[in-house]
Amino acid sequence: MDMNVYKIISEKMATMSRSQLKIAQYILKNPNQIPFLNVGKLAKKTDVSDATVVRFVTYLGFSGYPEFQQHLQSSLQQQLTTTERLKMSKEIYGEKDEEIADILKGDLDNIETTMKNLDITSFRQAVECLLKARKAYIIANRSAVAIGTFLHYYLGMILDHVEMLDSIEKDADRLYELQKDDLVIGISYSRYTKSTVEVFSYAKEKGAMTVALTDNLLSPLIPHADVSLTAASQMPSFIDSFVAPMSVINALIIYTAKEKKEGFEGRLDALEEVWDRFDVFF
Amino acid sequence: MDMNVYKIISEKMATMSRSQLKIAQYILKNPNQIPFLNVGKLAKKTDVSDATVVRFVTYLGFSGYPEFQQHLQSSLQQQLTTTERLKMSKEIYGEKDEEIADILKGDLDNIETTMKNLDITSFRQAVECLLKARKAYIIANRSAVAIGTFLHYYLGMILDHVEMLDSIEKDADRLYELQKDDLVIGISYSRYTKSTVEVFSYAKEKGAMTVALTDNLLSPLIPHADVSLTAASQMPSFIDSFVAPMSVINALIIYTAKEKKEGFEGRLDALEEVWDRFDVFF
DNA sequence: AATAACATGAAATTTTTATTTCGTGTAACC
DNA sequence: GGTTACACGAAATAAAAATTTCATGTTATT
Repeated sequence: MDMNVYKIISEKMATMSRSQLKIAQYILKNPNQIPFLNVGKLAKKTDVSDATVVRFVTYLGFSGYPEFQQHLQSSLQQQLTTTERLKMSKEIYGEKDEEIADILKGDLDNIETTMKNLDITSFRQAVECLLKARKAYIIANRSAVAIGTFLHYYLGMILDHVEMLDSIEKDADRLYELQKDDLVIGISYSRYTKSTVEVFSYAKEKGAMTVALTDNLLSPLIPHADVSLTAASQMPSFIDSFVAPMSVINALIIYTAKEKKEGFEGRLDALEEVWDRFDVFF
Repeated sequence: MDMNVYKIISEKMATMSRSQLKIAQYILKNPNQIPFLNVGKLAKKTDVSDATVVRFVTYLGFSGYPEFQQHLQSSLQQQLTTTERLKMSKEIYGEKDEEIADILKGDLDNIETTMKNLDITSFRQAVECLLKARKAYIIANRSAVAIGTFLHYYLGMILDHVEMLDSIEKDADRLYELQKDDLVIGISYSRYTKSTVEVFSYAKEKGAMTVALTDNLLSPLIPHADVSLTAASQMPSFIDSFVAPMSVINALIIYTAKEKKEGFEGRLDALEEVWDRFDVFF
């Protein structure tokens, strides 16, 4: 039974009584609020009696309020999970090529999911930590090295003293220098690399600030993180997608640059000169 | 009272009992489902008793299940309005949060654009080249090193002889060995790095096959490319977004692995053994 | 192995929520 | 103006959901 409640309501509005109209209008104006309201609350909001609300939903064709609410809730969940799966897919790509499109679509979903779950407060805190840290270390291993490198590259333009640690052996001595006002950014994704987790937790022990970028709150980095950022990485294959984390990193870099303001333009100009001097660009 | 329920849960997970852990994990894995579940439903889903669920939420610090649910529901509503905002785009809402969201939104657009413009035939050719090449070299510089590294990491799992060149000085001698049945993958984005272009064109001169991954068909890589893949990278800032190229690389890796078929499973198994032997994962 | 401390589920109880009943008020129709 | 039909809310009732109790099982400790 795939009926759209809101559509039903608007169609039946023509034949509604005064109180029913009040309810109908309220529902259509606040669609995202209704799934969470019970009879009493909705009655109060629309200034009618409980009885009228119940009569209203049976009038719409539901067996009772719970069934009505169920419908609203599931359609809201639908809205939450299905990215409005783009019309393209089958039109543009043939059967066989769909796989390719599916991968890109999967990444669209990853970004959307990430957008929905991104905790703005944590994000802000992460930026703040970056700005006030004496030194910032980025820890990433294996495939995550790629996005770690990217973060390192651009943060290095904005701030002094950003370093990348991608192997304990090589970087053990630098770890030793960790101080309380240092920041450690750990990046690790499912099949979490052991050494990343260990270094990260060591950093926390030593009293450094820790920011985790990982796939979800069950990640082993989380318990050691002062600030946690999650970005989805699901792929229907053997690899993890770093698309969404990469996007979050974009945001981190840009936001940090903006907050830094003074000084950053100067740095860019200086860089520009160097690039020019060494004829870097085509 | 701006507490993040999910964060609270993940923080308290360390000290939870077996059943409580079951509940916590279920919640963290299905965050968008919980706001709609009542005690009984959640109990059933997590296969514990109602009583345990109630104890769980009071343990988290709520006065009871309704309060807990209330919190989840309102934070879900928050999410809804946040994404709503994004869809509306330029509304003058929370000026600063908007910026963060705009960046992710920009990346969504990048992927969409890329999907629309991706040439499937070229994509196939690229995979074919990879499979039949004697050796494959990946050339990337500066920020593009990040995605080059990623490509290198996974291609190395699938194929022998994939190498990464990220500085002429270091890798000049290897270039000298280039043969006709070698493949060179060049990755370069606007403000194209000169050396990438030069090495790429040199490779072409030497008769190697060339695949370019770049932002558009005006890129200086294109004239030297046998196969060109384009992926959008626009950002409203000083950095290039590598999100869409990254997604194309995901597709490239997965597709290549699929085409390779025989042998690849074996390789994965072997890798698995090595990882196990060295206790790589958490 | 005995004990203590704790965690758990089934069932009882309490609280909240949904539904029905019933009397009153209002508007349409004769 | 009287009658009828309908809508409505307050209160009663029914149903469902949340919470507590209690007996039992489990785990850690001595």
